[in-house]
Amino acid sequence: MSDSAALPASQPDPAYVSGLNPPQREAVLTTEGPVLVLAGAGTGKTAALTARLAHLIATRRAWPSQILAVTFTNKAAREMKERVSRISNGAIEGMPWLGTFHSIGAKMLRIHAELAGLQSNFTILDTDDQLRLLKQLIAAADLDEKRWPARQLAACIDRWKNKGWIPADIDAGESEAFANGRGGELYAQYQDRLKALNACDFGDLLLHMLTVFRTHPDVLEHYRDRFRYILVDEYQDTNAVQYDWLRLLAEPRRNICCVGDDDQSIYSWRGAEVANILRFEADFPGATTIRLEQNYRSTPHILGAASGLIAHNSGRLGKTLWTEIDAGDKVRVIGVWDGPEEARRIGDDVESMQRRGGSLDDVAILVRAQFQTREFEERFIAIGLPYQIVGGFRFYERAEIRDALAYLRLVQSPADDLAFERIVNTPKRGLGDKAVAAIHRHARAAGLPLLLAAAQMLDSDELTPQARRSLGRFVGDFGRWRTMHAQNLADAENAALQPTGSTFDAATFTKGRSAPHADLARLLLEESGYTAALQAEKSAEAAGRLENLAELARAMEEYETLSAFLEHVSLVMDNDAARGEPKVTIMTIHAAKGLEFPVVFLAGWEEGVFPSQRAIDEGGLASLEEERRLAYVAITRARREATILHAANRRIYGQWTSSIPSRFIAELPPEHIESETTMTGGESLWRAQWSEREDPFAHLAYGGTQRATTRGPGYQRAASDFRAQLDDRSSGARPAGAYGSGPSEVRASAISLGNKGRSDLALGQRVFHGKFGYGTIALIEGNKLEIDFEHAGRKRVLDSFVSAG
DNA sequence: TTCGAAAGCCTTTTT
DNA sequence: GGCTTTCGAA
Repeated sequence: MSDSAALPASQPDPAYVSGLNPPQREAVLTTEGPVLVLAGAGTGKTAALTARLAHLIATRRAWPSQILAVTFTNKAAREMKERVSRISNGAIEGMPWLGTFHSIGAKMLRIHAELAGLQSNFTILDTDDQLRLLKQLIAAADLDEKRWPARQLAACIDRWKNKGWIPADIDAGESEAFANGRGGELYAQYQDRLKALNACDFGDLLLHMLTVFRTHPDVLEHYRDRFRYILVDEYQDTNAVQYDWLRLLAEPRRNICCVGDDDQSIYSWRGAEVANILRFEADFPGATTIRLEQNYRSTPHILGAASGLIAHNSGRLGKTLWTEIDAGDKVRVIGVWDGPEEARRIGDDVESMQRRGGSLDDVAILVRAQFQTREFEERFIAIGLPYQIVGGFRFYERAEIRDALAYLRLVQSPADDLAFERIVNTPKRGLGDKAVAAIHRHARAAGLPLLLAAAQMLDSDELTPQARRSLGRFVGDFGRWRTMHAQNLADAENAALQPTGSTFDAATFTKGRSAPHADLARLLLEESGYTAALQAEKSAEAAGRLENLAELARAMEEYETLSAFLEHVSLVMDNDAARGEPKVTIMTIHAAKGLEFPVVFLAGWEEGVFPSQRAIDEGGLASLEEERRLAYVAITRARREATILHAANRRIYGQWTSSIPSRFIAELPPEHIESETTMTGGESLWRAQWSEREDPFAHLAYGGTQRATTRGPGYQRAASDFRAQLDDRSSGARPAGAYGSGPSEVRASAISLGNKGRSDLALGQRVFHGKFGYGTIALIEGNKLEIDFEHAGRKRVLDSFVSAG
């Protein structure tokens, strides 16, 4: 624990620093005082961080439980845990305070809940619940919900919470942000409601603890004393609450080590303040700043392209990445005609790489926004290329999962009114608005939670006999399930021969004993009629939902108790897809942060897409620079190959829009890229546009690419539609760029004219579709079919696009 | 109350 | 263009 523990240079290195370069080593060995590690992309940040943790523990500077280590994502936390365990050969087991800001906040808040006006078993609301609650408040405040949507209020409150403001901190000016100055008032009401529901939202996990620290010095003292060392990952992404929280905890020892990269700050929209990292040295005078600049990930061309791009930003701390790798191709920049061609081109490239022996697991397609994934999904289904889409709809956000969770929440805490509202009529049991309104009325009058109020009402005649019978069953069911749940808890207590440790983390899964709460979930879904309702639906989606529910019950078995599981669900929203057959990964750039892939495709580099229209219109230079950082993150994900694509035409909300290549492409140093286009005119055209034009908005008058300027939008639309039809027909077997070259293919017009169905198709028949693969006909309407596809779900298609399978 | 059709919204990005 | 929400009819 004393200074003498610092390693003299002559001593043999411990194993955990042996593979590290000098700055990395410094980051590990500089244990005392504030340290800022500026870690460029791919510079072995995690290796250094993990070694630092191992070092602190191995040299007895701290026990694992005396180190606070925060990350932003569950994935990062998990990885760090695994690596620390590996690096120490399993010697370091629990790091109880290693986790995301939110999970650590939740853990503390459970301990000190009463200081924040909650009970320790409070529920963490999901976005749905939150919106439902806000809607009610807006309605109660006599505001027009159309003019003042709940989402907007949610965004305001979120912003305030990110800044660390409680309702009392909202001044009149801020309050203006919603409903002509009633924002503050509604925020206060919202917090009151949350307290009454014994619930909190995501922002509260941190804000409540911050308030507790400020108002209860003894609590703060306790944690200051406990945490001898603090480690913060992705420091550039911290927001004001997180910053205040950290600063309070870091005093007076100031053994705080923040790791980050100002060039990778891409979450300002979520309240992150790059300023936090920029002013670290001012905040902690005497801080040691260490730069990790040797890149182990990418080839020089990839690195050169990324560095050249990010150099266009101002206000950087500045780093010079370098690499010893000396081989590698230039970054390819490919211009294509439209979105479908972009997908086709990438698909072709991936397939040819696969033929040369490459693995699909090595490939990632990164996009700016979620909607871009669709194009690839469709194409890859058509050519049978295995893929996974990361992000987007997460498992726990699906409606059926949320419904099931609401049932479980209500079993666990009958006071969970939001859960009650969600499922009281799901599946349909004849308890509509009228019945629910009556229950509400009664509950408010009696001061009871909805479920209990409902139970009381069974003896009254406030409801129609029909509703009463239905509600009686509902309440009775819950009574039964609660008894079973209580029994399970009692059994667990008796079975526990020795006291278990923290139940906070994924508890150890006891083999051979099926978890009673998982069985309860299965039973409950069965008895509530939920599964029956899905089975009755008989659609492809319903089948998928049933599978999801089965998966949910299976997942529950890995947790010791129902409440441990529910905690996991609210906080750990990411679900790692099980590794199966090799597949291409499609995801947003944000989701890709911290990951790397040998082969990366960067799609949709067009003005309006990337940088996004929003960033161009609002936010000015700051958001444009954030987009540029995003581009930097995107390129630096690639290890071996990076390909950037841009399309001249793209359909956005069903509108064909023509666009010019992203300004970011023009900012790439020419010596690191090689360009290719499937259109005439080529690269020189748009490069000239960006470099020679003075008015940055002049392109608006140009109307897009060379081709597009010569024909009106009508032509473009017609041409695109025509091509789309051809694509459907021939499933893109033609070489890219060979549009409309075969006049023999022109049969398209017949499709929209004739409305007589084909005579060779029948219900239930198995057919093949060029885009969606195999499926069975579920419905025939003239020449339109509804088909349940084996992989793509149910789609409506024209019969001329299918053949008998 | 429920179901269907029409209208309206949307596309950043997430713990 | 597709999805969710809302409104009106059975």
